[in-house]
Amino acid sequence: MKRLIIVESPTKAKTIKKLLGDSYKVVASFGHVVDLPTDRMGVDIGGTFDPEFCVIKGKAKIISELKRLCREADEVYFASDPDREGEAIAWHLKRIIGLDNKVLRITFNEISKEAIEEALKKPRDIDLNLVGSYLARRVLDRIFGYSLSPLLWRRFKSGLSAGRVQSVALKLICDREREIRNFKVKEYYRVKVKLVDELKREFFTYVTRYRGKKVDKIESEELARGIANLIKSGSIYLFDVIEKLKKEKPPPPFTTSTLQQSANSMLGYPVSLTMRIAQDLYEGLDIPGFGRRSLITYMRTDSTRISEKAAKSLKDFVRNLYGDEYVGKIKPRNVRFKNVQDSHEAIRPVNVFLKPDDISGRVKKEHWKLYELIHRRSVASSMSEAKILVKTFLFRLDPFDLELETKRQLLVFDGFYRVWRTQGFDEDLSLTKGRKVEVVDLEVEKEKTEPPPRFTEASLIKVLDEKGVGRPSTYAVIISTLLKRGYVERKKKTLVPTELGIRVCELLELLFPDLMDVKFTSQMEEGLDRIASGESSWKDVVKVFYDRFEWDYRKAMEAVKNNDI
DNA sequence: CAGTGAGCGAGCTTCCGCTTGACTT
Repeated sequence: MKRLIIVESPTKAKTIKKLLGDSYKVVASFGHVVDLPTDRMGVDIGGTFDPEFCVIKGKAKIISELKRLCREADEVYFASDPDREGEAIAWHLKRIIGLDNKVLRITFNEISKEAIEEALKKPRDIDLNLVGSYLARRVLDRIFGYSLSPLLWRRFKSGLSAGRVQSVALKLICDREREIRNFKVKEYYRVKVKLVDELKREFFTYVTRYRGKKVDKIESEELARGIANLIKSGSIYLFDVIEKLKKEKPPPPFTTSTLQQSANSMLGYPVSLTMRIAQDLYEGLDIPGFGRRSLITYMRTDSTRISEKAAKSLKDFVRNLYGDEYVGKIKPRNVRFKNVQDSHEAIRPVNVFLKPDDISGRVKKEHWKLYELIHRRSVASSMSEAKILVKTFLFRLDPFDLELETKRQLLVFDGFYRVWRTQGFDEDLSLTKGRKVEVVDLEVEKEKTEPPPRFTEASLIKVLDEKGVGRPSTYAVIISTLLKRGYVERKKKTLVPTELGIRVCELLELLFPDLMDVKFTSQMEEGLDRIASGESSWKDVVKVFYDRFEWDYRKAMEAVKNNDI
């Protein structure tokens, strides 16, 4: 009995092969093998909406090889990812290979011997509802992209592009730029007082209230100076100390988006570099003394889930290194329940016990740094909560009705902060309630309100991820598209819209306000969910969205042709 | 007669999402 398993990725194939031994042949399709044609719409717009699928350039060889292997096999299992695109890949393969009788679909959320064997026991048919949701997604993206882009060629210049994802990303950047440009800088004053505690340590406080009113940001310089003068003629005493115990939860393990964010802000890696290195770590490196090793799990994921086995290893690791009290109490509660398609685990080390120190100097510095980051984050995610005591010291000024305040964040128990420190903490102050405090220095500070910051690659991806726009495999591509089209430029670490970017964005906002709203994708996702659950047919959903679009589009094309806009 | 230049027409660009190598810089 010859049995064949087809998956998307050659690395996944290799792993499964190792787990199952010789009884199965495991091969990869290298992602999608068919898609809409690139040189034309390829969709029967306004009619049946039937898509025209073609073999993707360069994939013909893979297909013929798969066909050959399928012919030789008695049973064929499609084991692509358990999500929308995975189901679509299986569906396309089945159609193109054309061997209906012996084709079976299996899915598993974890690449382990048990999970795969379990899946092999209960193969199912291809889920046509899920495939329908893919078809709707694919067709709508094509219609929007291949209609809007030519509009821009006509209005601006050849080669430009627009689409559901990239145009929303562009709008986020342009909106922020507008906010910055329209920002009215406000000046204000603060009265800053340097005091000394009972151990002669200096610290700052700010005046917060005067005659029952908040005065932490004072508009008039005179008032600020007046308050400062009061302090000169009065005496400050500690009125009260308010204590609040705060528990800080550890961060979840990395997803693609959070890895890109952390690597960008902490290591300074552009998103594209992070993905290239992560791919290397995933596929495996030759490490002197260790042989060829895959260091991390799959790097394109939006799940924070971790396999039970890995979770146990992480806890053992923490217990060995830091002791029981550092082990996280709760099970992985960091799972996000939105439209998580949850086909892959979070990004974590394959083996936590392979410490970054062990491979230091044996892999490239860039690779080492990213592995260290992933390792540390995974360890932190399974550690205990930190406990922070927030102490608010309230001072008063005798004999005036004036209040000063200073806050101290004291680390009571570091917990996960032991390995994942994102903020600093303070030392306690030695002060006694009711006792007078000596003033060392007094200052009226002039401050300015700051406009919001420009997006960095990291902060843009954070927003896109939160809004559900784009997928892990496309975050990096979105940014490079905006750069390639000349819509956006890199300045230092930030993304700044160009004149062209702003004009394109304004035109699209004017003509297609629906599409340019970040809510559009989530509305579309709702429609896709209805298809997946069998409530709607994919063509009905496409029709609804298309009709909405078509009306705007006709008007828009007319206006652009007549040079009205 | 050969070279130049204006003017015209044809052909191309483009989406999002899944995956690696095979290219060049």
